[in-house]
Amino acid sequence: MLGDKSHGVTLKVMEYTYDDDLEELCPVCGDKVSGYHYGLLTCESCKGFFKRTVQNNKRYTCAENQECKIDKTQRKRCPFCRFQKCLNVGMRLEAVRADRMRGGRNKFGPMYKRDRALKQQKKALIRSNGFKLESAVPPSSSSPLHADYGFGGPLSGMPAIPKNMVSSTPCSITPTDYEANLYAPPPLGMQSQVALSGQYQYAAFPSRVIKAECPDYTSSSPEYLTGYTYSEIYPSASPQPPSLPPLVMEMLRCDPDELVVQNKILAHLQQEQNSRGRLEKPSALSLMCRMADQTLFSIVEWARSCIFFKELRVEDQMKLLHNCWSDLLVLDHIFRQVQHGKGDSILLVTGQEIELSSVLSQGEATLSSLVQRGQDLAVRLRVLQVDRREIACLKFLLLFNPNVKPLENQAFVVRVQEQVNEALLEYTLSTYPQFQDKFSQLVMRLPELRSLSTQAEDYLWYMHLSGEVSCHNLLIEMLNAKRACV
DNA sequence: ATAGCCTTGATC
DNA sequence: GATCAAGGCTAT
Repeated sequence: MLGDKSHGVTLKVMEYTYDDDLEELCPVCGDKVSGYHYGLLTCESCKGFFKRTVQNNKRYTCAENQECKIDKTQRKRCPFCRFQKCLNVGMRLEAVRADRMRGGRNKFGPMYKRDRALKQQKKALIRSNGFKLESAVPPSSSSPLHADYGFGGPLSGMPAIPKNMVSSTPCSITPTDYEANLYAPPPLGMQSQVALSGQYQYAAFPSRVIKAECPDYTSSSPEYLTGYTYSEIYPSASPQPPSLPPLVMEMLRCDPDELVVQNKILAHLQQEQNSRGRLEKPSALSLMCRMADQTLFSIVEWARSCIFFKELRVEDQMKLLHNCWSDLLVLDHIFRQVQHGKGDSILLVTGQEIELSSVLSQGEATLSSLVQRGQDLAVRLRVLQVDRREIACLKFLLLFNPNVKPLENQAFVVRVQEQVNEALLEYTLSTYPQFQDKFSQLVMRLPELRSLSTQAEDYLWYMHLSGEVSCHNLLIEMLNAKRACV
Protein backbone atom coordinates (compact mmCIF):
# COMPACT_ATOMS: atom_id res chain seq x y z
CA MET A 1 0.00 0.00 0.00
CA LEU A 2 2.59 2.49 -0.94
CA GLY A 3 0.56 5.42 -2.03
CA ASP A 4 3.45 6.52 -4.08
CA LYS A 5 2.00 5.78 -7.40
CA SER A 6 4.30 8.06 -9.28
CA HIS A 7 7.51 6.22 -8.50
CA GLY A 8 9.22 3.88 -10.81
CA VAL A 9 8.21 1.18 -13.21
CA THR A 10 6.82 -1.06 -10.52
CA LEU A 11 3.48 0.64 -10.68
CA LYS A 12 0.62 -1.56 -9.72
CA VAL A 13 -2.19 -2.14 -12.11
CA MET A 14 -4.90 -1.41 -9.61
CA GLU A 15 -3.66 2.06 -8.97
CA TYR A 16 -4.87 3.53 -12.16
CA THR A 17 -8.01 1.52 -12.37
CA TYR A 18 -9.34 3.75 -9.66
CA ASP A 19 -10.90 6.82 -11.06
CA ASP A 20 -10.72 8.86 -8.01
CA ASP A 21 -8.13 11.44 -6.98
CA LEU A 22 -9.12 10.88 -3.42
CA GLU A 23 -7.31 7.58 -3.40
CA GLU A 24 -4.24 9.54 -2.44
CA LEU A 25 -2.89 9.72 1.05
CA CYS A 26 -2.58 12.78 3.22
CA PRO A 27 0.95 14.17 2.85
CA VAL A 28 0.99 15.03 6.53
CA CYS A 29 -0.14 11.83 8.22
CA GLY A 30 -0.93 9.32 5.49
CA ASP A 31 -4.60 9.10 6.34
CA LYS A 32 -7.24 9.10 3.64
CA VAL A 33 -7.55 12.33 1.73
CA SER A 34 -10.92 14.05 1.96
CA GLY A 35 -10.35 16.83 -0.56
CA TYR A 36 -8.32 19.95 -1.10
CA HIS A 37 -7.76 21.81 2.10
CA TYR A 38 -5.65 24.94 2.57
CA GLY A 39 -3.72 24.44 -0.60
CA LEU A 40 -3.45 20.71 -1.10
CA LEU A 41 -5.08 17.34 -0.75
CA THR A 42 -5.17 16.38 2.92
CA CYS A 43 -7.23 14.30 5.27
CA GLU A 44 -10.10 15.67 7.32
CA SER A 45 -8.25 15.58 10.59
CA CYS A 46 -5.19 17.47 9.39
CA LYS A 47 -7.52 19.99 7.82
CA GLY A 48 -9.18 20.51 11.18
CA PHE A 49 -5.91 20.56 13.02
CA PHE A 50 -4.46 23.17 10.69
CA LYS A 51 -7.58 25.29 10.98
CA ARG A 52 -7.67 25.14 14.79
CA THR A 53 -4.00 25.95 15.02
CA VAL A 54 -4.12 28.98 12.78
CA GLN A 55 -7.48 30.32 13.92
CA ASN A 56 -6.65 30.07 17.59
CA ASN A 57 -3.06 31.17 17.15
CA LYS A 58 -1.84 28.09 18.95
CA ARG A 59 1.75 27.76 20.07
CA TYR A 60 3.13 24.31 20.53
CA THR A 61 6.43 23.06 21.76
CA CYS A 62 8.13 19.82 20.97
CA ALA A 63 9.20 17.64 23.86
CA GLU A 64 11.70 15.87 21.66
CA ASN A 65 13.95 17.14 18.95
CA GLN A 66 11.44 18.79 16.61
CA GLU A 67 11.59 15.83 14.28
CA CYS A 68 8.79 13.56 15.45
CA LYS A 69 7.38 11.14 12.90
CA ILE A 70 3.83 12.05 11.99
CA ASP A 71 1.56 9.26 10.87
CA LYS A 72 -2.06 8.35 11.36
CA THR A 73 -1.51 6.69 14.72
CA GLN A 74 0.97 9.16 16.17
CA ARG A 75 -0.29 12.42 14.77
CA LYS A 76 -1.85 13.43 18.09
CA ARG A 77 1.35 13.05 20.03
CA CYS A 78 3.24 16.13 18.89
CA PRO A 79 1.20 19.02 17.56
CA PHE A 80 4.38 21.04 17.12
CA CYS A 81 5.84 18.61 14.62
CA ARG A 82 2.48 18.02 13.05
CA PHE A 83 2.01 21.69 12.34
CA GLN A 84 5.55 21.97 11.14
CA LYS A 85 4.87 19.17 8.72
CA CYS A 86 1.66 20.84 7.59
CA LEU A 87 3.66 23.92 6.66
CA ASN A 88 6.48 21.95 5.13
CA VAL A 89 4.26 20.00 2.79
CA GLY A 90 2.74 23.27 1.68
CA MET A 91 -0.47 23.94 3.60
CA ARG A 92 -1.18 27.63 3.29
CA LEU A 93 -1.75 29.89 6.26
CA GLU A 94 -3.45 32.38 4.03
CA ALA A 95 -6.20 29.93 3.12
CA VAL A 96 -7.49 30.10 6.68
CA ARG A 97 -9.85 32.99 6.65
CA ALA A 98 -9.15 35.77 9.08
CA ASP A 99 -12.79 36.82 8.99
CA ARG A 100 -14.07 33.24 9.35
CA MET A 101 -16.45 33.70 6.49
CA ARG A 102 -18.08 30.44 5.51
CA GLY A 103 -18.77 28.93 2.16
CA GLY A 104 -17.88 30.24 -1.22
CA ARG A 105 -14.60 29.85 -2.97
CA ASN A 106 -11.18 31.34 -2.53
CA LYS A 107 -8.43 32.12 -4.96
CA PHE A 108 -6.99 28.67 -4.69
CA GLY A 109 -9.88 27.36 -6.73
CA PRO A 110 -8.16 27.63 -10.10
CA MET A 111 -5.09 25.95 -8.72
CA TYR A 112 -7.04 23.03 -7.36
CA LYS A 113 -8.60 22.76 -10.74
CA ARG A 114 -5.24 22.82 -12.47
CA ASP A 115 -3.91 20.23 -10.11
CA ARG A 116 -6.82 17.97 -10.90
CA ALA A 117 -6.31 18.47 -14.60
CA LEU A 118 -2.64 17.63 -14.17
CA LYS A 119 -3.45 14.44 -12.35
CA GLN A 120 -5.98 13.50 -14.99
CA GLN A 121 -3.45 14.14 -17.69
CA LYS A 122 -0.93 11.98 -15.94
CA LYS A 123 -3.44 9.23 -15.57
CA ALA A 124 -4.35 9.42 -19.23
CA LEU A 125 -0.70 9.21 -20.13
CA ILE A 126 -0.26 6.13 -18.04
CA ARG A 127 -3.30 4.54 -19.59
CA SER A 128 -2.16 5.15 -23.12
CA ASN A 129 1.53 4.44 -22.71
CA GLY A 130 1.72 1.80 -20.08
CA PHE A 131 3.72 2.07 -16.90
CA LYS A 132 7.07 3.12 -18.27
CA LEU A 133 6.33 6.77 -18.54
CA GLU A 134 6.06 7.23 -14.87
CA SER A 135 9.66 6.36 -14.29
CA ALA A 136 10.57 9.74 -15.63
CA VAL A 137 10.50 13.03 -13.82
CA PRO A 138 7.54 15.08 -14.97
CA PRO A 139 8.62 17.45 -17.71
CA SER A 140 8.94 20.82 -16.11
CA SER A 141 7.51 22.65 -19.06
CA SER A 142 4.19 20.88 -18.76
CA SER A 143 3.62 21.92 -15.20
CA PRO A 144 1.47 24.96 -14.67
CA LEU A 145 3.79 26.22 -12.02
CA HIS A 146 6.81 26.12 -14.23
CA ALA A 147 5.10 27.32 -17.31
CA ASP A 148 3.52 30.27 -15.65
CA TYR A 149 6.67 31.72 -14.27
CA GLY A 150 7.09 32.91 -17.79
CA PHE A 151 10.82 32.76 -17.78
CA GLY A 152 11.39 31.87 -21.34
CA GLY A 153 14.98 33.00 -21.39
CA PRO A 154 14.70 36.76 -21.54
CA LEU A 155 17.99 36.95 -19.73
CA SER A 156 19.75 35.93 -22.88
CA GLY A 157 21.12 39.40 -23.09
CA MET A 158 23.26 38.75 -20.07
CA PRO A 159 26.87 38.36 -20.93
CA ALA A 160 28.65 35.18 -19.94
CA ILE A 161 25.97 34.03 -17.59
CA PRO A 162 25.11 30.37 -17.72
CA LYS A 163 21.59 29.51 -18.73
CA ASN A 164 20.96 27.23 -15.83
CA MET A 165 20.91 30.22 -13.53
CA VAL A 166 17.64 31.22 -14.98
CA SER A 167 15.77 28.13 -13.97
CA SER A 168 13.19 29.13 -11.45
CA THR A 169 12.70 25.75 -9.85
CA PRO A 170 15.07 22.95 -9.06
CA CYS A 171 14.93 20.56 -11.93
CA SER A 172 15.80 17.22 -10.44
CA ILE A 173 13.00 16.51 -8.06
CA THR A 174 11.12 13.29 -7.79
CA PRO A 175 7.49 13.18 -8.80
CA THR A 176 6.40 12.95 -5.21
CA ASP A 177 8.45 15.92 -4.20
CA TYR A 178 7.04 17.67 -7.14
CA GLU A 179 3.53 16.92 -6.02
CA ALA A 180 4.26 17.95 -2.50
CA ASN A 181 5.82 21.18 -3.65
CA LEU A 182 3.19 22.16 -6.08
CA TYR A 183 1.89 24.73 -3.71
CA ALA A 184 4.88 25.13 -1.49
CA PRO A 185 6.42 28.57 -1.39
CA PRO A 186 8.75 28.67 -4.36
CA PRO A 187 11.57 30.90 -3.12
CA LEU A 188 13.10 28.32 -0.85
CA GLY A 189 13.65 25.68 -3.41
CA MET A 190 14.56 22.21 -2.41
CA GLN A 191 17.96 22.76 -0.93
CA SER A 192 16.62 24.04 2.30
CA GLN A 193 13.77 22.08 3.72
CA VAL A 194 13.63 24.75 6.30
CA ALA A 195 12.30 23.65 9.61
CA LEU A 196 9.24 25.64 10.31
CA SER A 197 8.14 25.84 13.85
CA GLY A 198 4.71 26.27 15.28
CA GLN A 199 5.80 29.63 16.49
CA TYR A 200 4.57 31.58 13.54
CA GLN A 201 3.06 34.95 14.18
CA TYR A 202 -0.61 35.30 13.65
CA ALA A 203 0.04 39.01 13.75
CA ALA A 204 1.53 38.79 10.31
CA PHE A 205 -1.72 37.35 9.12
CA PRO A 206 -4.07 40.20 8.38
CA SER A 207 -1.95 42.43 6.22
CA ARG A 208 -1.08 40.04 3.48
CA VAL A 209 -3.63 37.36 3.95
CA ILE A 210 -6.96 38.99 4.00
CA LYS A 211 -6.22 40.55 0.69
CA ALA A 212 -5.47 37.23 -0.82
CA GLU A 213 -8.73 35.89 0.48
CA CYS A 214 -10.87 38.87 -0.25
CA PRO A 215 -9.13 40.60 -3.09
CA ASP A 216 -11.72 43.24 -3.68
CA TYR A 217 -11.87 44.71 -0.23
CA THR A 218 -8.77 46.81 -0.55
CA SER A 219 -7.87 47.91 -3.98
CA SER A 220 -6.22 51.08 -2.79
CA SER A 221 -4.07 49.75 -0.01
CA PRO A 222 -0.53 51.09 -0.10
CA GLU A 223 0.65 47.79 1.30
CA TYR A 224 0.26 46.35 -2.11
CA LEU A 225 3.50 48.07 -2.89
CA THR A 226 5.57 46.94 0.02
CA GLY A 227 4.06 43.67 1.14
CA TYR A 228 3.52 40.42 -0.57
CA THR A 229 0.76 40.27 -3.02
CA TYR A 230 -1.06 37.24 -4.12
CA SER A 231 0.24 37.48 -7.62
CA GLU A 232 3.81 37.58 -6.41
CA ILE A 233 3.42 34.31 -4.65
CA TYR A 234 1.23 32.70 -7.24
CA PRO A 235 2.17 34.22 -10.53
CA SER A 236 -0.12 31.84 -12.34
CA ALA A 237 -3.22 32.71 -10.41
CA SER A 238 -3.62 36.14 -11.87
CA PRO A 239 -1.87 37.75 -14.77
CA GLN A 240 1.42 39.39 -13.92
CA PRO A 241 2.11 42.88 -15.08
CA PRO A 242 4.32 42.01 -18.02
CA SER A 243 6.63 44.99 -17.71
CA LEU A 244 8.77 43.73 -14.84
CA PRO A 245 12.34 43.28 -15.94
CA PRO A 246 13.01 39.54 -15.79
CA LEU A 247 16.11 40.05 -13.71
CA VAL A 248 14.12 41.90 -11.08
CA MET A 249 11.66 39.04 -10.94
CA GLU A 250 14.45 36.55 -10.63
CA MET A 251 16.09 38.48 -7.80
CA LEU A 252 12.78 38.73 -6.03
CA ARG A 253 12.33 35.02 -6.42
CA CYS A 254 15.57 34.45 -4.52
CA ASP A 255 14.15 36.27 -1.52
CA PRO A 256 13.07 33.96 1.23
CA ASP A 257 9.59 34.16 2.63
CA GLU A 258 9.51 36.42 5.67
CA LEU A 259 7.34 34.06 7.64
CA VAL A 260 9.62 31.13 6.99
CA VAL A 261 12.65 33.04 8.22
CA GLN A 262 10.72 34.30 11.18
CA ASN A 263 9.62 30.83 12.16
CA LYS A 264 13.05 29.39 11.73
CA ILE A 265 14.70 32.00 13.90
CA LEU A 266 12.02 31.78 16.55
CA ALA A 267 12.39 28.02 16.67
CA HIS A 268 16.13 28.28 16.95
CA LEU A 269 16.06 30.84 19.73
CA GLN A 270 13.50 28.82 21.57
CA GLN A 271 15.53 25.67 21.30
CA GLU A 272 18.63 27.52 22.45
CA GLN A 273 16.72 28.80 25.41
CA ASN A 274 15.36 25.35 26.23
CA SER A 275 18.74 23.73 26.19
CA ARG A 276 20.11 26.53 28.31
CA GLY A 277 17.52 25.97 30.97
CA ARG A 278 14.70 28.25 31.95
CA LEU A 279 16.37 29.74 34.96
CA GLU A 280 19.07 31.41 33.01
CA LYS A 281 17.78 34.57 31.48
CA PRO A 282 19.90 36.12 28.79
CA SER A 283 20.33 39.86 28.69
CA ALA A 284 18.33 41.78 26.12
CA LEU A 285 21.54 42.64 24.34
CA SER A 286 22.71 39.09 24.05
CA LEU A 287 19.29 38.06 22.83
CA MET A 288 19.49 40.73 20.14
CA CYS A 289 22.91 39.48 19.17
CA ARG A 290 21.64 35.96 18.80
CA MET A 291 18.76 37.22 16.78
CA ALA A 292 21.10 39.15 14.53
CA ASP A 293 23.33 36.12 14.35
CA GLN A 294 20.49 33.94 13.14
CA THR A 295 19.39 36.60 10.69
CA LEU A 296 22.91 36.59 9.38
CA PHE A 297 22.71 32.86 8.89
CA SER A 298 19.62 33.28 6.78
CA ILE A 299 21.28 36.08 4.84
CA VAL A 300 24.22 33.82 4.05
CA GLU A 301 21.82 31.09 3.07
CA TRP A 302 20.02 33.55 0.84
CA ALA A 303 23.23 34.67 -0.82
CA ARG A 304 24.40 31.14 -1.44
CA SER A 305 21.21 30.29 -3.25
CA CYS A 306 21.11 33.50 -5.24
CA ILE A 307 21.29 33.72 -8.96
CA PHE A 308 24.83 34.78 -10.02
CA PHE A 309 26.27 34.45 -6.54
CA LYS A 310 26.12 30.69 -6.49
CA GLU A 311 28.19 30.62 -9.66
CA LEU A 312 31.14 32.24 -7.96
CA ARG A 313 34.02 30.36 -6.42
CA VAL A 314 33.69 29.98 -2.69
CA GLU A 315 36.69 32.23 -2.09
CA ASP A 316 35.04 35.07 -3.96
CA GLN A 317 31.75 34.41 -2.24
CA MET A 318 33.39 34.71 1.13
CA LYS A 319 35.12 37.92 0.24
CA LEU A 320 31.94 39.48 -0.99
CA LEU A 321 30.01 38.39 2.06
CA HIS A 322 32.69 39.53 4.45
CA ASN A 323 32.48 42.90 2.82
CA CYS A 324 28.74 43.42 2.99
CA TRP A 325 27.22 41.23 5.69
CA SER A 326 26.55 44.12 8.02
CA ASP A 327 25.08 46.21 5.22
CA LEU A 328 22.69 43.39 4.40
CA LEU A 329 21.83 42.93 8.03
CA VAL A 330 21.09 46.61 8.48
CA LEU A 331 19.12 46.80 5.25
CA ASP A 332 17.07 43.82 6.37
CA HIS A 333 16.32 45.55 9.65
CA ILE A 334 15.49 48.83 8.00
CA PHE A 335 13.17 47.41 5.40
CA ARG A 336 11.34 45.62 8.16
CA GLN A 337 10.81 48.99 9.81
CA VAL A 338 9.66 50.46 6.52
CA GLN A 339 6.99 47.78 6.25
CA HIS A 340 6.21 48.01 9.92
CA GLY A 341 5.35 51.63 9.41
CA LYS A 342 5.42 52.70 13.03
CA GLY A 343 7.88 55.30 14.14
CA ASP A 344 7.50 54.63 17.82
CA SER A 345 8.29 50.96 17.85
CA ILE A 346 10.70 48.51 16.30
CA LEU A 347 9.69 45.28 14.65
CA LEU A 348 12.15 42.48 15.23
CA VAL A 349 12.87 39.65 12.85
CA THR A 350 11.02 37.37 15.23
CA GLY A 351 7.85 39.36 14.79
CA GLN A 352 8.10 40.87 18.23
CA GLU A 353 7.57 44.55 18.63
CA ILE A 354 9.50 46.67 21.08
CA GLU A 355 8.95 50.27 22.00
CA LEU A 356 11.47 52.67 20.63
CA SER A 357 11.43 54.73 23.79
CA SER A 358 12.42 51.77 25.90
CA VAL A 359 15.39 51.08 23.68
CA LEU A 360 16.49 54.66 23.60
CA SER A 361 16.20 55.10 27.35
CA GLN A 362 17.76 51.80 28.38
CA GLY A 363 20.45 51.43 25.79
CA GLU A 364 23.61 53.39 26.11
CA ALA A 365 24.45 56.30 23.86
CA THR A 366 26.06 54.46 20.94
CA LEU A 367 23.27 51.95 20.68
CA SER A 368 20.64 54.66 20.89
CA SER A 369 22.27 56.61 18.15
CA LEU A 370 22.50 53.52 15.97
CA VAL A 371 18.86 52.68 16.48
CA GLN A 372 17.83 56.26 15.83
CA ARG A 373 19.85 56.44 12.63
CA GLY A 374 18.17 53.25 11.51
CA GLN A 375 14.75 54.71 12.21
CA ASP A 376 15.64 57.86 10.29
CA LEU A 377 16.78 55.89 7.29
CA ALA A 378 13.62 53.81 7.44
CA VAL A 379 11.55 56.99 7.31
CA ARG A 380 13.45 58.26 4.28
CA LEU A 381 12.91 54.95 2.49
CA ARG A 382 9.27 54.91 3.43
CA VAL A 383 8.82 58.36 1.98
CA LEU A 384 10.42 57.03 -1.19
CA GLN A 385 7.87 54.22 -1.18
CA VAL A 386 10.56 51.64 -1.63
CA ASP A 387 9.13 48.24 -2.51
CA ARG A 388 10.32 44.65 -2.17
CA ARG A 389 11.62 44.46 -5.67
CA GLU A 390 13.77 47.50 -5.21
CA ILE A 391 15.08 46.14 -1.93
CA ALA A 392 15.94 42.90 -3.68
CA CYS A 393 17.96 44.92 -6.18
CA LEU A 394 19.68 46.92 -3.47
CA LYS A 395 20.70 43.73 -1.75
CA PHE A 396 22.33 42.54 -4.92
CA LEU A 397 24.08 45.86 -5.36
CA LEU A 398 25.49 45.57 -1.86
CA LEU A 399 26.52 41.98 -2.42
CA PHE A 400 28.13 42.41 -5.82
CA ASN A 401 30.56 45.11 -4.90
CA PRO A 402 33.39 45.32 -7.41
CA ASN A 403 35.45 47.33 -4.97
CA VAL A 404 36.16 44.16 -3.08
CA LYS A 405 39.65 43.07 -3.99
CA PRO A 406 41.24 40.87 -5.01
CA LEU A 407 38.53 38.80 -6.64
CA GLU A 408 39.19 35.91 -8.92
CA ASN A 409 36.25 36.77 -11.06
CA GLN A 410 36.06 40.48 -10.71
CA ALA A 411 34.79 41.05 -14.21
CA PHE A 412 31.77 38.93 -13.46
CA VAL A 413 30.98 40.91 -10.34
CA VAL A 414 31.28 44.13 -12.30
CA ARG A 415 28.92 42.83 -14.95
CA VAL A 416 26.36 41.68 -12.44
CA GLN A 417 26.39 45.04 -10.76
CA GLU A 418 25.89 46.78 -14.06
CA GLN A 419 23.03 44.50 -14.96
CA VAL A 420 21.34 44.94 -11.62
CA ASN A 421 21.71 48.70 -11.86
CA GLU A 422 20.17 48.62 -15.28
CA ALA A 423 17.31 46.40 -14.16
CA LEU A 424 16.60 48.60 -11.16
CA LEU A 425 16.61 51.70 -13.31
CA GLU A 426 14.29 50.11 -15.82
CA TYR A 427 12.02 48.88 -13.06
CA THR A 428 11.72 52.20 -11.26
CA LEU A 429 11.13 54.10 -14.49
CA SER A 430 8.42 51.77 -15.70
CA THR A 431 6.73 51.19 -12.36
CA TYR A 432 6.97 54.70 -10.97
CA PRO A 433 6.99 56.90 -14.07
CA GLN A 434 5.77 59.87 -12.05
CA PHE A 435 8.88 59.58 -9.93
CA GLN A 436 11.71 60.12 -12.36
CA ASP A 437 14.64 60.14 -9.98
CA LYS A 438 13.58 57.28 -7.78
CA PHE A 439 16.51 55.21 -8.96
CA SER A 440 19.09 57.77 -7.93
CA GLN A 441 17.23 58.47 -4.70
CA LEU A 442 17.44 54.80 -3.87
CA VAL A 443 21.06 54.35 -4.79
CA MET A 444 21.98 57.46 -2.84
CA ARG A 445 20.77 55.77 0.32
CA LEU A 446 23.44 53.10 0.00
CA PRO A 447 26.37 55.20 1.30
CA GLU A 448 24.26 56.17 4.31
CA LEU A 449 23.45 52.56 4.86
CA ARG A 450 27.10 51.58 4.68
CA SER A 451 28.09 54.27 7.10
CA LEU A 452 25.42 53.07 9.49
CA SER A 453 26.51 49.46 9.27
CA THR A 454 30.13 50.41 9.78
CA GLN A 455 29.15 52.17 12.95
CA ALA A 456 27.19 49.12 13.99
CA GLU A 457 30.17 46.89 13.33
CA ASP A 458 32.38 49.11 15.44
CA TYR A 459 29.88 48.98 18.22
CA LEU A 460 29.68 45.20 18.03
CA TRP A 461 33.44 44.91 17.99
CA TYR A 462 33.65 47.09 21.03
CA MET A 463 31.03 45.02 22.81
CA HIS A 464 32.83 41.89 21.82
CA LEU A 465 36.14 43.13 23.18
CA SER A 466 34.57 44.16 26.43
CA GLY A 467 33.12 40.66 26.73
CA GLU A 468 29.49 41.64 26.54
CA VAL A 469 28.57 39.26 23.78
CA SER A 470 29.39 35.62 23.37
CA CYS A 471 32.23 34.74 21.04
CA HIS A 472 30.97 31.71 19.24
CA ASN A 473 28.77 33.09 16.61
CA LEU A 474 28.75 34.02 12.99
CA LEU A 475 28.48 37.67 13.82
CA ILE A 476 31.82 37.72 15.56
CA GLU A 477 33.33 35.47 12.95
CA MET A 478 32.41 37.99 10.30
CA LEU A 479 33.79 40.82 12.38
CA ASN A 480 37.05 38.98 12.82
CA ALA A 481 37.30 38.16 9.15
CA LYS A 482 36.86 41.75 8.15
CA ARG A 483 39.39 43.03 10.60
CA ALA A 484 41.83 40.35 9.58
CA CYS A 485 41.93 41.41 5.97
CA VAL A 486 42.07 45.17 6.48
C1' DA B 1 -8.04 18.71 21.71
C1' DT B 2 -9.45 15.66 18.07
C1' DA B 3 -11.88 14.27 14.02
C1' DG B 4 -16.04 13.05 11.68
C1' DC B 5 -20.00 15.10 9.96
C1' DC B 6 -22.80 19.35 8.89
C1' DT B 7 -23.76 24.04 6.88
C1' DT B 8 -22.58 27.65 3.90
C1' DG B 9 -22.04 30.26 -0.34
C1' DA B 10 -19.12 31.85 -4.57
C1' DT B 11 -18.26 29.85 -8.77
C1' DC B 12 -19.20 26.95 -12.46
C1' DG C 1 -28.82 23.69 -9.32
C1' DA C 2 -24.40 21.16 -8.52
C1' DT C 3 -19.96 21.53 -6.74
C1' DC C 4 -16.74 21.61 -2.95
C1' DA C 5 -13.57 24.01 0.13
C1' DA C 6 -14.23 27.00 3.53
C1' DG C 7 -16.01 27.31 8.72
C1' DG C 8 -19.02 25.19 12.51
C1' DC C 9 -20.70 21.70 15.64
C1' DT C 10 -20.22 18.01 18.83
C1' DA C 11 -19.27 13.07 20.72
C1' DT C 12 -15.45 11.26 22.08
